[in-house]
Amino acid sequence: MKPMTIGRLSKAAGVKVTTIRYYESIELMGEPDRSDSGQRLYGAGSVQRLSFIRHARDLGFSMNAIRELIELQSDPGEDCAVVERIAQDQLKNVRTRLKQLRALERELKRIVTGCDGGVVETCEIMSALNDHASCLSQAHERLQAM
Amino acid sequence: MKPMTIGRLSKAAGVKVTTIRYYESIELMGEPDRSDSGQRLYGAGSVQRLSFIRHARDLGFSMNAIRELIELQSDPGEDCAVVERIAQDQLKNVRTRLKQLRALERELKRIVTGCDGGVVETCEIMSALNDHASCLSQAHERLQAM
DNA sequence: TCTACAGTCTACAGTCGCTGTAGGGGAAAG
DNA sequence: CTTTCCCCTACAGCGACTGTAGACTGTAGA
Repeated sequence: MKPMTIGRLSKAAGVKVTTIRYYESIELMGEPDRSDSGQRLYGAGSVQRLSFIRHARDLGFSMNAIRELIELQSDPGEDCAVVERIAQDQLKNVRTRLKQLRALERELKRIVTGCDGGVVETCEIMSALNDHASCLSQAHERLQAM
Repeated sequence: MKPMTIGRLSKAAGVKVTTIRYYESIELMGEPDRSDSGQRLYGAGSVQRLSFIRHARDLGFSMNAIRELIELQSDPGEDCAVVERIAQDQLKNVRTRLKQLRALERELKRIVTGCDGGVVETCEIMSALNDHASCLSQAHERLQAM
C-alpha cells in the first residue's frame, strides 16, 4: 500500500518512465502526489490505469479512443453500446488497413519477382517504379499509418 | 518542352504542391529553375521523378529507401542487387506488419464478440482491456506504424 | 561520512511525412 | 482594370512518443 516512484510504476505496468510523464502531460493520467523533494508518487490505481492504456494501445486504439474509454470507465452505469462502437470502429480500421496491406504485398511480391539480377538500368523493379501506374496508386489508396 | 509551374507539375504527377516543395526542402528533388518573379519552373524530368517517388510511396517505401533508390538511378551501371535488397526489405516489413495486424484482428474480434449489451461496469470489452494480458502484449509486439 | 551511481526532475527539440496557416506578391482571364 | 487564382516564404502542428541537457535526490557500499 505504500506509494511507488515513477520507476517502479514503470516496471509494474510495462510502460516507460518518459511515456508515463507524457501521458500525464496530455492529461490521460491525473497529476500524482509528490514527495517532499518533488518526486511523483503513485498508488495501485495507477498500475491499473496504465495497464488499461497499454492493452488498448496494443490493440491499436488511438489516444482519443482511449480517452473516451477512460471517461466511460468512470461512468460504470452507462450503456456499453458506446464502448462497443469504439471497439467496432477499431476493428473496421484494422480490416481496412489489412486490405491495403494485402494489396501492397501482392504488388511488391510481383515486382520483386520480376527482378532476376543485372544492372540498375534494366532492373525490373526500377522500371516498375518508374513506369507502372500500379493498381495501388490508381485506386488512390495511399499508404497511411493507422 | 516549355517549363511548367509547380501547380502544373502537381497535376501532372499527382503530388500536391506543398508536398513538392517539401520534397525540395528535404533534398529529394533538386532545386528547380526560377522565373524572373521567383516562381519555380520544372521540365518533364521532374514529372518522371515525382511519379517515381509517388509509386514508391504507394508501395510503402520510406523516404530513406526512396532516396537510396534515386541515388542508384543515377548509377545505371550498378548491380541491381541493392535495389532488390531494398525491395525485399520492404516486402519483409509489409509481411511483418500483416502478421501483427492479423493477430490484432483476431483479438479485437474476440473481444467485440464477447460484448452483448449491458452497462459499462460489466462490459466484456472493458474487462478485456482491464484484465486481459493479451497475447499481443505478451509478445511485446507493440503496434507501430510502418 | 564520503563517494559513486542509479533514479528523478524540468524543459525542450526531434522523429516521419507531410498539412495547414498567415501574410504577402505575381499572373492569367473577363 | 479588376477579379480570381496561383505562387512565394516561413513557421506551427499532427500523433505518440523518444531523446537530450543539465540539475537534483536517494541509496548502497567502503
